Amino acid sequence: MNERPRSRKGAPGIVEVAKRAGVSPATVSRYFNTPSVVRGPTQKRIEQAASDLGYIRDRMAGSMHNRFSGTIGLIVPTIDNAIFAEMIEAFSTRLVQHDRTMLIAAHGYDLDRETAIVRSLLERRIDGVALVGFDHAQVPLTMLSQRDVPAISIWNYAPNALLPCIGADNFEAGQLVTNHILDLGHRKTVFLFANTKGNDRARDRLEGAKTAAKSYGLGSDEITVFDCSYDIGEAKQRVTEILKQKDCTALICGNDVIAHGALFACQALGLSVPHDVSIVGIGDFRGSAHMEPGLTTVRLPARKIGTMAADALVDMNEMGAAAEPFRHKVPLTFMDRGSTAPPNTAEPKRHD
Amino acid sequence: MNERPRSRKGAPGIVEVAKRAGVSPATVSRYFNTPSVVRGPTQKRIEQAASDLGYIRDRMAGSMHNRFSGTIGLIVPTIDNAIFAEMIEAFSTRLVQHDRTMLIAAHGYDLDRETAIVRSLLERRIDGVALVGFDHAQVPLTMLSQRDVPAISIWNYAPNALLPCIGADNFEAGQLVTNHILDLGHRKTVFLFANTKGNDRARDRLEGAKTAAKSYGLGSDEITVFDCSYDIGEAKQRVTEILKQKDCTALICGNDVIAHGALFACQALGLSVPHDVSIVGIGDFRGSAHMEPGLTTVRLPARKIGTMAADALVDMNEMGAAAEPFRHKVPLTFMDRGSTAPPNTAEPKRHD
DNA sequence: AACAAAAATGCAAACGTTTTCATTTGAGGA
DNA sequence: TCCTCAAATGAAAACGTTTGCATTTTTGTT
Repeated sequence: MNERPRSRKGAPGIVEVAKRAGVSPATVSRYFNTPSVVRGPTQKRIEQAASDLGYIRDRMAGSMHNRFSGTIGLIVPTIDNAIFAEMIEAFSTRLVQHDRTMLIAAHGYDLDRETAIVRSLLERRIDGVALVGFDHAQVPLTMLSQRDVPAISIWNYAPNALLPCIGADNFEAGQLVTNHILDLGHRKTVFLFANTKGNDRARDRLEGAKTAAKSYGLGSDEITVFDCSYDIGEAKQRVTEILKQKDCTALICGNDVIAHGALFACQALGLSVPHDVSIVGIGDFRGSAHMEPGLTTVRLPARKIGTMAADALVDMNEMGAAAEPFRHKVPLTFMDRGSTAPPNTAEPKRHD
Repeated sequence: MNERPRSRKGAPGIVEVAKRAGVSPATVSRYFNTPSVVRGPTQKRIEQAASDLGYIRDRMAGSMHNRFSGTIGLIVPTIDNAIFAEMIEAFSTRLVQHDRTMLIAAHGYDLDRETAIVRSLLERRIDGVALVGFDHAQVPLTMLSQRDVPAISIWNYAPNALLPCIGADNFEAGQLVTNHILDLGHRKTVFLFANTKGNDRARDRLEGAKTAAKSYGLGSDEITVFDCSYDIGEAKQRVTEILKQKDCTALICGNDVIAHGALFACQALGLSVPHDVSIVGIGDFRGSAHMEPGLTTVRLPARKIGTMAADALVDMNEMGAAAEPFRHKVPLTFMDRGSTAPPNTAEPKRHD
């Protein structure tokens, strides 16, 4: 009984609406794009017909003419990550406010996968894309610029960045926390950073930290850096080993996740933070403020970055070539909380 | 004078590729869709031409015929949330493996916004959509089914669910943790749950917890439930107040975030966990295992849910009406860690 | 070598909109 | 009322693919 219309499904198109409203398809199209150009009574009839039929416009068909698809891409190393989740949420929310939708994909710090993703997004005709960080292969960048698809770097800031960027100065972040620790008088410190390969954030932070350390007169041989993956459990494990072998009073962590792990490691070893060991992180993730003790860290305004990025991309679409190139540096805030203190003059407790 | 080009700058289309390869556009199209139907030498030429020109196919134009767009939607209450982030990542990753992309949006527990989002996704011709939970307005569900767009519920399981579902039994989760606490001998317990309005997960868990409590003979008046938002800081604050006023030996938390806050509150008050207070959560988020003490909780296999959901949706596309309806219940694992112990017989320390 | 069957390719008509250009309608001035 | 001009609408040609059908090429058989 359910006769199959020649159109694939029962979904009514613009022409059915037009028929029912007694106008031409062109007018219906205009009504949805620029309501003001159709007369009041006509509007009413179209509106009525559309809602009777449950019409939903097909933006894909529309984008074949429009140049714009209303979809904007976001490429992140990983979604499952407290740092980025806040930014992603803000980005997405702002996009919805601009009547755009977000296409997101994660590459897991693999530049080849990133290239594949960019291609895939381009196949879907994205109107713009935000890429996390500065480390990118040349190919995807070329594909984007050839097609005039606006692309921006987010999360990082650099005055000479290739793409327009919105982000924080990670070098400065590294300096900030290191200065704090050294100002407190610590000299026996350990640096724990994520693998810097294909991760320019970690690299810049570490550079900043090293630079700060050197400016305090520490020799290269006094700066001990450990690699540590982005995982609380592994960080905890790592720090536990380090603390057993090495005599140190402060842990400078490349990000808050590592710092969380470090804090738990200390607690497990019965070391008091900050009495026996001071810990700093970078990021100020959800939760860092409320741990016991609160984590001293540097706040990266993740939501702000996401919101600004969404605005910027939409703006670049609307302005076209007239959009000014930009490089926005978002401010870092040092959050001095309970996990740092001057070094304990007495010997730290041993834990054997 | 500011003429915007209507088509993408210089972007070569299938016909340019065809011309260069000396074949018809139809053959090029076939090459990209079903390489096996074009002969070896022809393949080579097309491949060459495409790469010379930097051709990127326009899947939007393709989807006008295809019925499928290769895009699948995921609608979550919020992205910025440890629980969902893992699932989202897994969902997205699996989709990429199926050569699909993910369109994601968050509604912030607002059903009207969810409706708007479904409409917006439908305008983009999604091939299917996964919705978190069972609480949905009727309108979006109707829109989806009218258009034969597969929709599934994820995260929750119920034997009589309206949509096919993949998820855990939250009632059972609530029971599990409550039983554990009561088995240990606790009777002075407090329940801390997220607001159950528009959040069927929280509702089911709380029901499960209450049911378990009653089966241990606790009267309704002995079951104290506090509302607590999904935020470490607020939970910490809340628990601090509660612990000051109420005499209790165990905190049953509706999710791990609340449990984290509770743990920090205890630490701040100088109460020992689990010696003075036992704490359980639900979820087993990243990090819960590595805190000090490790959090006793129930593991929800978030990644598994994400992966299964992606598979299911793709399958429903490929099978069409032939796909069997399903209701998958993913297993819960009770994780017994350090945050729970039998109640301390001595009076808990006071903290004034 | 010739022929039938199968495989590969080409042609042209969709797909559901937007948009240009032409036409009709309506408003305002005489 | 008639006429002019602007505003509203309609007709039809795109947009970049896919696909049914027709045609050509290849392959396998005798």
